[in-house]
Amino acid sequence: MGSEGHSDGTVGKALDVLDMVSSHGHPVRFSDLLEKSPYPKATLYRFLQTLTHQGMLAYDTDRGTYSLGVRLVRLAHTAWTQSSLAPLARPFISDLAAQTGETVHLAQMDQGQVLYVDKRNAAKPVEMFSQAGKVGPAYCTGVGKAMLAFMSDDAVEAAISRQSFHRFTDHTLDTPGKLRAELAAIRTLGYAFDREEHEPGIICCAAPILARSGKVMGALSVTSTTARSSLATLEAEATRITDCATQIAAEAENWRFPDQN
Amino acid sequence: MGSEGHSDGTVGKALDVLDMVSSHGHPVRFSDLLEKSPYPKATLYRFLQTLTHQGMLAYDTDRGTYSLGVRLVRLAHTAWTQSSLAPLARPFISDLAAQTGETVHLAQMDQGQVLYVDKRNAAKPVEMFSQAGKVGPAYCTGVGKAMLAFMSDDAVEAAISRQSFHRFTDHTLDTPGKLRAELAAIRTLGYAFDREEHEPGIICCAAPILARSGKVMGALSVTSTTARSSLATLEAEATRITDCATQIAAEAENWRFPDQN
DNA sequence: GACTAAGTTTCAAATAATGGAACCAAACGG
DNA sequence: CCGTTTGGTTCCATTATTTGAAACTTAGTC
Repeated sequence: MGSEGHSDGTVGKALDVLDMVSSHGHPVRFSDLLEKSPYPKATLYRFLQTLTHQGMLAYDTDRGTYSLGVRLVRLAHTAWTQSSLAPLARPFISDLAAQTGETVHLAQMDQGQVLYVDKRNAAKPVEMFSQAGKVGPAYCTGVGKAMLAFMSDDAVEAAISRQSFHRFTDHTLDTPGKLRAELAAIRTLGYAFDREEHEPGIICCAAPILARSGKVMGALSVTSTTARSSLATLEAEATRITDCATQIAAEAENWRFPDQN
Repeated sequence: MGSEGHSDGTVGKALDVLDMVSSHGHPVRFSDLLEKSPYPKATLYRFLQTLTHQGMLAYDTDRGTYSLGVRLVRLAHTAWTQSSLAPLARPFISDLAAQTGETVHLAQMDQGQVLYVDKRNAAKPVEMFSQAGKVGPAYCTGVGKAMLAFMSDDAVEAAISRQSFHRFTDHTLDTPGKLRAELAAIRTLGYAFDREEHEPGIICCAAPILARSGKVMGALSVTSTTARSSLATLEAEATRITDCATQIAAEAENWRFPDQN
């Protein structure tokens, strides 16, 4: 059990609790958490107290339920601004969405999952947090595979071990083996497809955003449907997409803070 | 003044560090943090390690700088969804923006500050995290005063003690006394104005969102400029604004989770 | 090559976390 | 109406973790 259990110290445990609350998806009572938690009553209780007192959790006195606190929203604003590609990539994403007339996603890797940090829809107006902050599987999304393909072997293996390999559709790459083969192909090609691997009818073409050092900073994708488009049509845009990724990478390289201070 | 100093345990301290990083507004080096921190070198170092390992901070190996990690963005998404009024209030906010043709803000109170959780601009499209998650002063914004006016005496005093009372404009209420008087007036009136107290030329009319129990859940405001509108014009919309607040409150009261599980 | 600044590791002492058990309160059942 | 269960909170002696001064290691300067 030593393999993964090393939640570093008290702080790690407290953050675990935060995740536990988060994963429920709705306000939870103390006892619900207690069942799922590895901690004894008193310990869990104190964690919840502390986190609530700190504003990381919100406690509804009437119903006796915990949910994630708004302090997180405030912190996330800063996180999004200063350590995601989103603010910097914004104009490029907008252009790409306008040019292709399709939805564009910007994502980064977080704990083996794909974390969407921005989204631009040519037609509809943007939906706020309901989009940024969402997570998705890495092994069956265009952006996920694009990032994995250019990560270090160690990082890839670590990520693979965290995938569920759930078979969402008939096209889902549902084994580490198939995924590794696909990643090799992507590495040579330079961009990735989602061939209805996550949702039937949904396809996309994605490119990694790479720092000069080769480090994967994120990925972006142009998404469409089989009804409206096709893989061939999307591939025609591949250069545009990879170019966009390159531009963002360049911008990131320059910007990384102009020595404020 | 011991009233506030007790950062609860190790977890509290670690979260302090998170705030410290956040407050810099740009990636920081270890030594910059060390200066500002009350913790000795080794202690701070371990906190940073832990937080980084946990994904709450991101460490840039090249530059040796820390910034807030993307894990926060993911958590915030859940927080926003499940414990802010935003998702639920969305349609009402949109309507209000359309009806008034002005910018509408939705805010909640967080640690004595105003935290904006949504924004709707009749004209321009929404900007994601760049808007939600922003914070502002409570004592000189419409939403801030609207919320304070209906909070318990204890909570108000706690909040007041956290205000800076910086004199942004000639109209800023820059003392606790002036603020308290204003709050009393707001309480009788039922809504609040921002009379260019935060920014010259910017005015707004705000209403609190109150639970049936009387608890303040948040506030919303319609903002305009002296060039385009006037306090009198805004006051004409006051009923519309308070009605909107009431509707949101009602909706919140019903919704608070339809017994999922 | 000596000197300095910045970051990292060590380790005994100090402190804070732990969790079994007792306690309390409200809802339940007979 | 009282005994019982369920759900939540507090105690406190034990135990494990955090603490932080100091030693150490780079990496950069003169």
